[in-house]
Amino acid sequence: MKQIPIPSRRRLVTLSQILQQLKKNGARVTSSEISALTGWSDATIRRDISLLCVHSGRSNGYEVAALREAIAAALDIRAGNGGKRCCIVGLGPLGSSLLSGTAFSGSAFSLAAAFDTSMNRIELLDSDIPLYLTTELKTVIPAKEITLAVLCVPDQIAQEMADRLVSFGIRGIVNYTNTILSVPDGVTVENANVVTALTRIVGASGSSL
Amino acid sequence: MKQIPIPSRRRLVTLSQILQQLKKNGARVTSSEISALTGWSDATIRRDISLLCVHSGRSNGYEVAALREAIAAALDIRAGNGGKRCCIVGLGPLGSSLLSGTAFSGSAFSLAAAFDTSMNRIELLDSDIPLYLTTELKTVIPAKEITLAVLCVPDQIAQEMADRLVSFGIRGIVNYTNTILSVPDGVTVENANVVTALTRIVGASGSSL
DNA sequence: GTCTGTGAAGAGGTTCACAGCC
DNA sequence: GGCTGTGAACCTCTTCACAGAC
Repeated sequence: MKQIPIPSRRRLVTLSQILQQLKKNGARVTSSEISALTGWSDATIRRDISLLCVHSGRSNGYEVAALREAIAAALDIRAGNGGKRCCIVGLGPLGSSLLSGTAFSGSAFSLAAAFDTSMNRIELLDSDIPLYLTTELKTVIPAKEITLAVLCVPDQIAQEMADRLVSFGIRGIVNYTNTILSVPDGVTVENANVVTALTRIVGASGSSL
Repeated sequence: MKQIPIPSRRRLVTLSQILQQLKKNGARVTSSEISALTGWSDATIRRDISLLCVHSGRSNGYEVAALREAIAAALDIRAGNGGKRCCIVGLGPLGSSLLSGTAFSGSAFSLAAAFDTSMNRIELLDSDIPLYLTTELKTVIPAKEITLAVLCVPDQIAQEMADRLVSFGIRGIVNYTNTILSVPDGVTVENANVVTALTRIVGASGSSL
């Protein structure tokens, strides 16, 4: 398959989400409409979409549902099969807030397990998701073919836990801790904690907010 | 001041965090050590640092503390004055998990207020941070000179709430909802919810995790 | 010798501008 | 008229490679 540049991939991910929340599912959407919504130039949007090799939109805008499907197919983020399996590691207030609620519903991911070091905490939580002690990471991750983890442990043990996760087969980590993780090639980390997000906002914009 | 490219800014933000967690505070660090930790090329690291115009590291590596200070100064993310003021909007499980705990401690940001629509919820929460009804956004945000918000409300009201926040003076939003927000020029959004983060991992890497 | 700092070359992404289609 | 798709130009960021500092 054609190689899609990473900036384009990221925009397409966002675009896919935007198309989902556009309530006009039967209708069509044009590159300039998307441009108004996102701030990206219309040329960039057309280029991104053309990389998908669908050509469904000649002179008439893109059909919303078809475009969404094409993006999902190209980026391998279709919701089929219950989606890619992931797990939560660390069930403090933040971790357990992702257990309940609708954090994963309707997405291309399914929550297959959650882990904590404390049996106490596990017994207190009431959840549809199976909960385990972290001692069971080694068996549960391969058994359930989990490849993605959401890390919500205390900062001090974040690197150590990341190392363990990687050694058991995890290939992608959403990092909600304040620790910058060091991982081998082939493993992807996405930092999503508040301070990092805030710092990116301030650091990215010309500053002085 | 010289213009620092956005990719460099983002790396410098991360680098600053890495330097903080390097326990050798008096010591020096070289570009190749940083390269090993991050995976970025040593040339890129030297170029990034040279954009700061400090030149403190001729032939001997960089002094850790000085480098950290230089990055913080250039990106305007120094912790001084208690840091930039931000607020949490929406005190469900996720929002309230950021209230307690150490989410902001030691960062360049301070939590100046938190908001929810439900007086019930506000009264139940025990927090050092002042809590308000969202009807008070209009007065509290300008009064406390808050420029950053962490959005944790239900998806359905996220856009509407973002519009209100922007109109009251918020210039940066950390978005923990699953809604892609549309904001005017000059306002920065950083999406940090689980599904977006997971999708980025899958979409960014060559796929098939 | 080791390391930084930086012109110059190279790679990668974005935008322009227009042909082609409806 | 309005819209997509795309070669070509443009621009931005990265890497090379080496002079200069220690």
